[in-house]
Amino acid sequence: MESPKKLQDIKVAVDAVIFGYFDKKDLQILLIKRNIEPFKGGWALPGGLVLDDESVDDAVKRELYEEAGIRPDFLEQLYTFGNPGRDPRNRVVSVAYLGLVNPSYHELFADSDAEDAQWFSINKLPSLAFDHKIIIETALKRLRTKIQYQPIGFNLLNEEFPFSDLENLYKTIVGQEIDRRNFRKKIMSYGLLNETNNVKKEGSGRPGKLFTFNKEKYKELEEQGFYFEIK
Amino acid sequence: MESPKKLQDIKVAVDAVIFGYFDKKDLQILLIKRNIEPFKGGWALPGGLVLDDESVDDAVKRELYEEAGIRPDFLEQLYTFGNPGRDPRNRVVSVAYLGLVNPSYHELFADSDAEDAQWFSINKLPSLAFDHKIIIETALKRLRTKIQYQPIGFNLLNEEFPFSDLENLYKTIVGQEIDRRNFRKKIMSYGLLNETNNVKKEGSGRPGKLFTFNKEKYKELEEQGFYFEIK
DNA sequence: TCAAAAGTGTTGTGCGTACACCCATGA
DNA sequence: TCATGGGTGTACGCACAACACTTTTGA
Repeated sequence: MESPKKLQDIKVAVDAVIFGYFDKKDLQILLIKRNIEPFKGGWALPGGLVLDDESVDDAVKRELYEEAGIRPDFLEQLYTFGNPGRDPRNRVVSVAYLGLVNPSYHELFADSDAEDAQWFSINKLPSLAFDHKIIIETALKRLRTKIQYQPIGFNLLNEEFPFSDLENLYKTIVGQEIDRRNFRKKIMSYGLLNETNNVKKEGSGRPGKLFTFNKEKYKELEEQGFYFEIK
Repeated sequence: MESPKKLQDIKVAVDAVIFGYFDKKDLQILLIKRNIEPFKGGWALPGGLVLDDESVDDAVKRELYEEAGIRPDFLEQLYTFGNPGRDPRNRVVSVAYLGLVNPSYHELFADSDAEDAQWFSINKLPSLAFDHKIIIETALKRLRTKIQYQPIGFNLLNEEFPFSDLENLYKTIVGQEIDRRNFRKKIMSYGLLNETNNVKKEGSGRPGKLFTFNKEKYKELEEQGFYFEIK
């Protein structure tokens, strides 16, 4: 390992695919508008070069906060993209992350490197800088798989939420109908939800009870090697 | 992404955790003995710096071939380790890979960067350079999880193998007893094995039929979204 | 004929799936 | 009273788990 035969000229960057979910809408992805070259004026994933004295994990968190004012509720490494030619200027190896936030708790803003930060529906993405399209596809695939056996989806919901929000979220992410009764039975059987005494007020129809996610219970189940299959 | 505020001084490396399985033995990992500083004389994972004009995937393959004469049957990206302080000299971000080989088809040799290349039982590992212990633990965890739902284990076996080899392999990797009858029924029900007319000659006891792995069938099942649960 | 490993079936049960109607609320 | 969304039970079938004896071979 690391025999410096000749000088290496590769930069290390991070990129983040941040998913957000707005009630009753498509799944959204956070993009920033670049105001520097290359791809100036184009949309791209938030990210940037890793600093010499920070860990890769810290780099993503810093960039997300700097570029969009966001601190994700869930963030994990996705994959490292390192082909030559990804970036038209230098060779850049980028460590991509997958993150989830509840957009209603995060107001977007843009800093100096980015003119603008915005949510885009995954079904209406603009054309993207670098190989960011491929990164997003990878992230979506991972999210769809992962949400079926780990209840990470709760990170996308409000602190208190009606059961139907969870239902819609799953429908949105996996992109297919689910059986409401069976889904509810399954989730409930794990004891992952705490019932509150509150009910949803907005909207028409019968108000739904609000629930909170039981993190302690989840950790307990997770340690026992817990498999959470949907549908 | 990639705003060069100041000059970054980070190197990009690859490291590989290569598992090998010898009939009736523990699971093994390939290590090389370093003959350059730092950790000269110590054991480490095969790997090295990525060249400017090669992809990260190509870099691992090259290093594995150079350092140990091995071309793995299965190789996938594992995780990227990038904390400052991993390497005592420079900041190095390392993209780790997980690979499988059948050791009986690969003769090890050592090149100039490495005095020696050897298989070590995962239960008797020497002390290791850098953070390679953590990388190995990550790889083991992934292998144990992955082998339960993707039939990657076949890469560790001979072209033709008796059913008992597969049984032992699974027992070795997941580290627990499995029900022979149920395991066989399950594997057979997927039609992943082709029966040959040969039988195992060596050893005592009743000779076992030899099988080959049906790759075409596997690909077919994989496309249908196939889940392969053991035990 | 003994030791060693290969090969093989049945039964119970728990879990996932399919499926449709009533309830509470606001307009 | 109507429209809207929330809340709930049952029956069936299948797939998994538990379990032990017979067969083949070489020594």
